[in-house]
Parts: sequence; C-alpha cells; structure tokens
Amino acid sequence: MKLTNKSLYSQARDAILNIIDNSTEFMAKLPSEQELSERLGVSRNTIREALKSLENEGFIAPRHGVGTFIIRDSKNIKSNIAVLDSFTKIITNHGYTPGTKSLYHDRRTVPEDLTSKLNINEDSDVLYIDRIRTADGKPVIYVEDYITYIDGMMERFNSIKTESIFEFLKSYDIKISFSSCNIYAVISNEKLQKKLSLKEPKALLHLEQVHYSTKGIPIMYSDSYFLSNKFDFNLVRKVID
Amino acid sequence: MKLTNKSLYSQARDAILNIIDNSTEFMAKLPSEQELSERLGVSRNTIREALKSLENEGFIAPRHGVGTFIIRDSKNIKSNIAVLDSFTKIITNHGYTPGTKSLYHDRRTVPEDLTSKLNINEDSDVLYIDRIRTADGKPVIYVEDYITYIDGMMERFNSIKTESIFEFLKSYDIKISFSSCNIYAVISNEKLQKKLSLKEPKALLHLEQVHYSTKGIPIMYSDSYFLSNKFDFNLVRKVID
DNA sequence: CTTGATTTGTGCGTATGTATG
DNA sequence: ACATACATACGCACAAATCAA
Repeated sequence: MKLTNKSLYSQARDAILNIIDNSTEFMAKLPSEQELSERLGVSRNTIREALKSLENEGFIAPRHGVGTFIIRDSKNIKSNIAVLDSFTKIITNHGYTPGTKSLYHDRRTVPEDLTSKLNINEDSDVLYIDRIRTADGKPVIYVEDYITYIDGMMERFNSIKTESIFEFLKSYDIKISFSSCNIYAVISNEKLQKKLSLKEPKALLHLEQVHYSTKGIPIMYSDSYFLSNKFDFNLVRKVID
Repeated sequence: MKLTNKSLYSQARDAILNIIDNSTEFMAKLPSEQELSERLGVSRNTIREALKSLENEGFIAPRHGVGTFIIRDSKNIKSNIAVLDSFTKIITNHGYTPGTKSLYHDRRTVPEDLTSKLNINEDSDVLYIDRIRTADGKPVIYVEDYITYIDGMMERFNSIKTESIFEFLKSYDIKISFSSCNIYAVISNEKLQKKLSLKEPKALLHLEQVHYSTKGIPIMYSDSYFLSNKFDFNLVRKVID
C-alpha cells in the first residue's frame, strides 16, 4: 500500500528543512545523523541522502567528527540560480506580483546556430515565443524561447492559456528536468531597451539556456534578460578537491 | 597501509569522467552501474556516489530503468560557476596566461555592512586586499577582499609571495570550502573603468561572496568584477520536485 | 497483452576509518 | 585514552521504469 507519492528521503528532507527554517541562532547545530534517524524513524542512510541534498543546495555544512551546521535558511533566499524555477516563482519570491505584458509566437525554421544545441536538422521547425514578464506591472524580464516543433503545436499554444511554458510542454508529456546555462552581463541595446521600456542603457543579466527533458533530450533554447537591480540571484560555490 | 590519499569514490569518479571525455557520439550511454562496479572493482554504492557527483556537475543524466547518459564532457567546460576555483585557474581554463597587474593591501576597521556577513564585532579589523588580475597581460578581473584579521597578518602577507589568497590562508590552517555568492550584472562606473583600463562603460559580472572555511566559519568577503565578454560561466540548473 | 530481463531508485544493516574535543 | 559524530565502503533486498521477446 502506498501512503505517499514522495520518497522517504524526500520526506526526511522536508522535515529537516523545517528544523532549519525554525532555527534562530547563527550556525546552529543540527541533531546528529543518529538522532535524526531515530526521531524520524528512517535509516541513517536515508538521513544522509536527505542531508546530502540539503548540502548541495547550500543550507548546511557538515563537519567531520563534529556535527552538521545550519549556514542559511530557505526563508531568506529569494532565488537560488542553481534551481530551475519558473519566472513566475522567481518574481513571486522577490515579493512582486508577476504578470505578462506581451506575448508573440510563430513557427519558423530553426536558426542555424541552434541546430547543434537542440540536436535537430537544419530544416526543422521551432516554435518561437517572445515574452515580456512584469513585476507589479513593470517589465523586468525579456525572454525568447525556441522549442523543437511538434505537430499541431501552434494551434495548441493558441488554445491553451497558460503563462508557463513548462506547463504547456507537459501537455505533450514532456517534463523539463534541467538546463545547461551560460551566464553573461550585458548592457541593454536598443531592442532590449524597447522591450523592457528602458529610457537609458541598463545592466542586464543574460541567461542563455538549453533545457532538457527528463529523458535528457534537448527541448528548448532560451535567451532571458533580467533587470539585474530587481533580482537577487544566489548560489553556493564549492571547492572540489 | 594507505596506498592513496584519494577516496575510492573519488577515484571511481575520475575513471568515469575519463570514459565521458573519451566518448564521441551524442548522448552516449555509460556502462550500467553493475558493470562499472565489476569493472572498477568497487561496490555499486560507491559507483552511485561517483555518478551522483557527476550528475550534480551536469555531466550525466540518469534515466530510470534505461541507463545513464552523457550530456556533456569536461573538455569543453571553461568554467563551472558552481565550482569555487581560483581566478588563476579560471583564466587558465579560458586559454589565457594569468597575471596580477596591481596589488594593494592595508589593515582597517571592518566596514559596517560586513560585520554581520563576517560575524565579527564592529570594532574588529580586516585585511583589505585590492587586486587587478590579467589575462595575457590585459586587465579582466577586479577584486576587493576583506579578510577577518589574524595577528601578524599584514607582516606575513608582505613576506609571502603568492598570487593565491587561498594559499595564503592555508598558512593559518584555514581552508576555504565554499562561498555564498550573489550574482549581479553592472555597468562599469569611473572607478571600475580606471581599474580595468576601460575607455567606455562595459558590462561586468559582479560576484559578491562570503567565503567559509571547512569549519563553516565566514573568513573572507569578496567583491569581484569580471569583464563578461572574456569569460564563459556555465551552470546546470535543476528542477526540484 | 503479458512476461521476463535489465537498469536505475530506494532503503536497511553493518563495519571501519577519521576528525574533534 | 576515550567517546562522539561524521565519512567511507560493502552487501543485500526489493521497488519502479523501461523495453523487447
């Protein structure tokens, strides 16, 4: 009998994240793996899987022979750039009300430089989507998406009213699992200033991404431009020995 | 008897990374965990640890019930921003010869806004270091470091000739383990243009970091400014369920 | 449509090593 | 020297997903 659809380690992770968010003092020590194992009623291995996941996201720092310490909580993190969230969630996390100002799309032949990135033939089609996302009504992100074309996509995109491309792809049983992302700082050119209603050149954070499905197949290429002063992108960088 | 100072899983990781870098076809499939386990003579658990690490760095994508697939190799990755490398290594990886153009340092009271970040009293001192790093002789990174002051640090910093702050800290038995990093795009102001020998405003990638030791103690705050057009910063972003 | 083989995912138990205080 | 706590490693069992016969 299946009680939940979540794995044990994922449930343990949630429980530990709860401890983290409720702690107040700086560098508080978590209960030992042994104690967490007993308290949550799962094996130490399962606890360790949960801790590893939290360590990867930068919440905790284990010290060999000493204990595991909380280095930050999830409440104050507005956006972890290593986590692939929707624009809607990123804007919401920063305390703004998200919206979409303009939306254009067409079907076109894949641009030459994207054939290798999307691993498709040069005469293949893509669904091109051009969007301006807003925070409290003001333009903050400009996005251009190129999605490997599937039969009838134009028509379905017209009929389905969703702000989320990820949701749209789910209707084709495609679930985006990760993206390979290049990060650049750019100064807005005329096109970008027009799109983002800027009167003067501003610094933008440019993310160039190839999105992959759970099957590891490249599905979508995106260029997104963030008004950098509106967003806090956080990341934990680790030394690899 | 200790034959190596590397953990088994780390050795397995190296062996698998070697397979990855030597594969040619797109989305090639790795040998199964079972086979890797037998071939490398370690347990399946150890193989899984190695694979998990490679998955976290975006080299492979496992598919439940199917196999593990190579999505990129390490040869073409110039700089994974989630990995905390030295500036020297980042510049070298991009194919340039690294150097340091200017170097200034002093001892000063900690700036007020850094007391909480470094978790020190407001009357504590820091070692301030101001550097311009070059690639093939051209300025490409401007860095300002603030290190929690330890007795005699000024004198020792004068006498030790190293380009690496990390190496300098090791002489105090402090090993940097990770940093918490905020990422911004900025347009160079007059000060930055002077430091980086720029004739006109350019887009810079600004990393604001707090560096922690292996003990999880904040040691150093850094502001670094990268000439964005000279560097490729890559990152794998994952959907969290 | 069912079955079986293969492969990754999850979970437990145990033992030993290493760092810290 | 000792206890505590995390790190590494092995073996085993079963679940779940996929695919081909």
